[in-house]
Amino acid sequence: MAAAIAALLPARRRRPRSSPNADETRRRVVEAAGEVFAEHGFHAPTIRQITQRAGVNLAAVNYHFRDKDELYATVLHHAHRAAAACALTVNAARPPREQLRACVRGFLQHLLGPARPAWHGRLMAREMAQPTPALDSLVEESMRPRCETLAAILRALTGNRLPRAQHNRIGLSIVGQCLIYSQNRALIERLFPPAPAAANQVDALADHIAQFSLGGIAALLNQAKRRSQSPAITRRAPRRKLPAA
Amino acid sequence: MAAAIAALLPARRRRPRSSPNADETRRRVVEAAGEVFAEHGFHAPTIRQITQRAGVNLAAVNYHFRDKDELYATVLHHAHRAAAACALTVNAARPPREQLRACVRGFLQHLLGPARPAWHGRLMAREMAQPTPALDSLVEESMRPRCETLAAILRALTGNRLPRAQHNRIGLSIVGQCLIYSQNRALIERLFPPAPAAANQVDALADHIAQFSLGGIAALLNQAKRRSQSPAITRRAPRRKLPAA
DNA sequence: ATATAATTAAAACATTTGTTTTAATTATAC
DNA sequence: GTATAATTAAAACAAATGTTTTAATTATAT
Repeated sequence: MAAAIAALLPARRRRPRSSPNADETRRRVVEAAGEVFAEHGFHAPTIRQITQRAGVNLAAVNYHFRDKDELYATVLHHAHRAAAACALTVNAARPPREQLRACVRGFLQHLLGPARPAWHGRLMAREMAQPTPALDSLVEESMRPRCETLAAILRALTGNRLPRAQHNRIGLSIVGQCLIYSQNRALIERLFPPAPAAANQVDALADHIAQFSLGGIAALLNQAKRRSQSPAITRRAPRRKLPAA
Repeated sequence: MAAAIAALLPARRRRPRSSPNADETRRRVVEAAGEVFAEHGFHAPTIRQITQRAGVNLAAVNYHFRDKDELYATVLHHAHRAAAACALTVNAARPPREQLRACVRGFLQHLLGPARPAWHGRLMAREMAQPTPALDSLVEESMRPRCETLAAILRALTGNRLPRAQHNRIGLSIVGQCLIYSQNRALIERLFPPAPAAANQVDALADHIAQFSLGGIAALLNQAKRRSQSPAITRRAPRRKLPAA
């Protein structure tokens, strides 16, 4: 009878018990879908494109996954796990400047590869730029923890002497410097034809961003110190006004 | 006879001569399409959604524009012109630090509004993140000139003492800090619930980014100077290697 | 005022897309 | 080896979407 009921719900997987061969087609579908979702977003790619690229039958998506939405959710979940594995590369025993460099490098590595499934980072970057309902879980499971890591490094670097809002802005300044290379790849390739984000240049990029950001943080600390020394002026000190003529 | 030929090509605009009423529907379609393209990209929005939002008939898109593609191109062209008008806010007579701040503020204003048609900047940001064939004209007409402005400011700030590749990276660091607020709005709203990019905070954001970037540039200049003083070491000086145990 | 063109409105079309169904094949258990 | 379930393959479907067509309406020129 259970079989009869299952026959009435044909769009669902019949049994969690899966043959090794079935696992292989699932894997191929996820891989193909990941690549194309990362490249063109959720709407543009069609199921026919995906299944053709995976070399499986059209119905495989609706058989192994409920529908296109669940396939996308599954693909994004795979990217989650890869990201989590990547976040552990920061060694809290090193000096904060080194930690920042390692954190940036890990992020860039994840975004620009060549991590083995190269689409993981790009897919997450795209999801942030063009959110679907799946964004919430992405933020909570992957982005927030990584954000906490960065925030801790920043607190160590500033001695916690800056207000929270400023810490947040600094974090976004650092992340923004990384994301632009992933999210605006097409733009950069057109502006600077020999793409400066080639895979083997990830380390050079990380060095640049870390150095640039350390300088930025130092400037903000200096500014805060100057302000606290002349507390009457909350904005920047006005330059001497030259009398007209 | 010309009329007969026109009747055979019904998908084209019959005549460039347009009544004032027709101009109004064109305007409403462009406005509605701009908002929804900026929000959801090119593929997701349907012509029915757009025409309904504009309060015009479904066929208006294919009558006044050839098809969805040309409508998108037209919308993007409107955004171009608004961007060009916005790029003139930098006064070359001011000191470079001021120019940088003005440049950043103009860019942010364009991205985060509230410029009157608020979708202009967002649409361009989206086009860069998810390029269509229309990206090329966007880059050449809008981005490259703006980029040149920024590059000139940077050369003034560094005294042209850094290699070209490093100048490019600095420019991308600055632009990346701005773009993240537009391209990852959804992410930021989830991470920092009271959005720090509220419209009236554009000035504060521009101050932060300018200050941060000036500090970053100073750090890179320092680094270059240190390296040129000890030219044998091209990478950063290796720390003393501790012998094992 | 009337004729002609331009524009709008409504319905119809053709295609694409996600999904289901039905049949064929393969693996698994007894 | 046979029966049963799981998986794959192929075809069929239904809904949605971009586009056309045809008719109605409005503006413009003579």
